[in-house]
Amino acid sequence: MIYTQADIIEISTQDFDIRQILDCGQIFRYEKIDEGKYYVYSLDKRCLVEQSDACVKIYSKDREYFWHYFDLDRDYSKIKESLREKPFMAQAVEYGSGIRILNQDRWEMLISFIISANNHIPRIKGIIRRLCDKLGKDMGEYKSFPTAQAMASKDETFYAELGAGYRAKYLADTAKRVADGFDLDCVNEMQADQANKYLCKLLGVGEKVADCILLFGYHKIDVFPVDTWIRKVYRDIFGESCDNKKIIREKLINMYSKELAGYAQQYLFFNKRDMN
DNA sequence: TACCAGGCTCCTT
DNA sequence: AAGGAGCATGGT
Repeated sequence: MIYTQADIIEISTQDFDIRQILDCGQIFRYEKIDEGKYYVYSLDKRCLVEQSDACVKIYSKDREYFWHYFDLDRDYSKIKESLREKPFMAQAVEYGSGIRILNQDRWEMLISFIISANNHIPRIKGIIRRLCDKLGKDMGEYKSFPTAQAMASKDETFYAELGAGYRAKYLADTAKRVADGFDLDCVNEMQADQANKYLCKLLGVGEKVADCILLFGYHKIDVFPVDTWIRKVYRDIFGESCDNKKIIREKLINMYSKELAGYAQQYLFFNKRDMN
């Protein structure tokens, strides 16, 4: 691929660390080429990210798309400044100072996080890779993420053979629902709690998966996905574990404010999981 | 080898 | 409304 100057986004490494961004569990479709060098895939698009000590270069034929994708209009210094003052955040923000919350495709997030349920990240990546290989559109050097129509054309058996386990049924059912007109755009206009309930109408989507879709696919930042890692964080903060997901979620949103909850969650999640 | 993973559905109380 | 069993698979 030949890139002209107009295809390149060049920014400083202040508030941007591609390793942290890709490794904080919000995206499953990327490929490490070399140290600081990655292909990043979104829907049917791809970019090449090259990060050195001083600067980051993002090469793509869809420059505007990836500008928004990497959330480059947002000032993360300001977010980190506000969060640093809150309990247990100083170290987490320092550790993941290059994290950004990506603006990803809703459909891709929906399917990806159905697959994520009770699953390891390396295995999630494998299932999604095979899904794209088999059903994605051929883009020349890579395959796109499959459309809802493509996924709706396959049944549960197909997804079981991909290795999706008991999520196979959820994938087949949800793909059919979306291909059949279940609206993913109207979520934009909803408040987070209403949006969460709406997405939970889909088979395979529970409260946690819905929160992830809202955070990574709609950039709704007043949510707080609670998974096993956040449960460990909760124990660190409060000195005892809590088996009630709703209470954990509510207490942590209150602690970090509705304006910053989603960001706080990412710093805490990355810190806990990456250090493990 | 066991344990565990960015949990959910479904069935009982 | 709330709690718990069962669940497919493979990474570590």
